[in-house]
Amino acid sequence: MASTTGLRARVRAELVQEIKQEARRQVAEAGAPALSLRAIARQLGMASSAIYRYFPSRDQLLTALIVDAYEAIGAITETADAACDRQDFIGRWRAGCHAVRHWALAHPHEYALVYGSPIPGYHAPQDTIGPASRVTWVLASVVRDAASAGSLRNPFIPACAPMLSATAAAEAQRLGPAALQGVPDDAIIRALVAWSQLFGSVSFELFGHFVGVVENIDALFDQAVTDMCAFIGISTP
Amino acid sequence: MASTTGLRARVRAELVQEIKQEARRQVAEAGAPALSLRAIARQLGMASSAIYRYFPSRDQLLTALIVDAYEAIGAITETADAACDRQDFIGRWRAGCHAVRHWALAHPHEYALVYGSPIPGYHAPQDTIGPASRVTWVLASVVRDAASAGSLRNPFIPACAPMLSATAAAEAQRLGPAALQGVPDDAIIRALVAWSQLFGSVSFELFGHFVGVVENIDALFDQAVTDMCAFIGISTP
DNA sequence: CCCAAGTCAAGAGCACCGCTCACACAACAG
DNA sequence: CTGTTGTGTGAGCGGTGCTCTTGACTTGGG
Repeated sequence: MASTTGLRARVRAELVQEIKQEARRQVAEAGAPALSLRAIARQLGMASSAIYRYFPSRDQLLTALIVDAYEAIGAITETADAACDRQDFIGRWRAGCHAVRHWALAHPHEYALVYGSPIPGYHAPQDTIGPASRVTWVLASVVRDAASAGSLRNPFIPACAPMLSATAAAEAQRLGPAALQGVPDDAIIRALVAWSQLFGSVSFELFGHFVGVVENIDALFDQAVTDMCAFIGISTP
Repeated sequence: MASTTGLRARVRAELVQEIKQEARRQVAEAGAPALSLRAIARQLGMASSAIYRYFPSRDQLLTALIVDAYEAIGAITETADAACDRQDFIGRWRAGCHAVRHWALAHPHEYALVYGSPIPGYHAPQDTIGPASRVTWVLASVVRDAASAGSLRNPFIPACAPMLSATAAAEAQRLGPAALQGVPDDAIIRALVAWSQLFGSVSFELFGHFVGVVENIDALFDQAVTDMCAFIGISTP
């Protein structure tokens, strides 16, 4: 009897997947602004109005794609981290960063969808924040594990102001239980800086801001990752 | 007689300005995707087709706005730097970074136009790279001045690989005559890292990636600027 | 078994978009 | 004054997201 209700539901789920797949293809080919519900319907051999049975609006379709992209880059980063020796904190940090960049280079338009400018007016639906935090979580856990293993050596950079330190502690608390437990406040700050540096350089590369400035982006990125690793204070026993 | 030829030309220049102003208003209000030539024409009380006498396409109008935005943020950063004591390298770096962020927060959509995802398919007209480099130039000159004044202390971070060092030298050469003369190769690399970190954090803030993660963005940004200043090795005599 | 209820695709249509083109008119050059 | 050139107009083409009505179909209870 589950199959009776499931017949309709399954065909529906399949069609939702087909629509998303075609939409992803269009976005990958010409970017998010070029995504057209009518073109999807044309490709799938159905009336344009039929799409609205599955996605109430173009924005909702885009939101679904955004969630998928977050999941994809999150999964890639997680597996890259999982492939490393748990105690090799530098290796884990580097693997995570390179995974992010590799995925971004392979899926530039989907990256832009997620880390580029927000598309319509403003939208930050709640259902995107979960998937969005997967990459952040991987990097945070590297820092946390390094701290708890005593491999977060004292930084060379002067410690941050007490006021900022307090807010850092509050933020670490908010991130969840034991997310950054045992990590010094100033290391949290530096990890946040490294986090934004990572996506800043990837965005610069993808969006063309390195053109005419940096030639060997591969080497620069690798050096940046290494430097930021030292900047945070991550070491490997 | 300048006025005879100027009658047509002047009215044309004025109209170009009016169109750009209205376009900027629309972009500031609802973002680049919402910019509509027909709406501009409606607002200016003219036929939509008349716009094409002044801008051959919507993309060309957007390009003009992009150039203006680059000039604006470049000018702001330059004046912020110029207001500092020439020998206060830390102060100059901090002033430049804060100027960038302040302009971005005041003009979020224009910032997205310039540092967000490229809008249509791909376009990077040559006439944008000049204005685009003004901010970069300010920050680079701070590093250069610090180096030539002996205020670029030896960094705590291990030097970069020789291969990367060579490309850094080549890149410094390409940037122009004496742009980064006397700056050690690894300091150039670190300045590039700090550069991408700056825009990475501003983009994260504007595009909502700090939501639910960082509460006190003001304090974090200030600390990040200070940290990256030390990361490069800039000191003040 | 049959018929009401629910689901779905289709098509027409609305308002908007970027862009083109033929045409009328005004400003200029000679 | 004459011809050329620049400029505004309106119609029109093909496209978009989205809505609504209509008719066909599936589903499930009486």
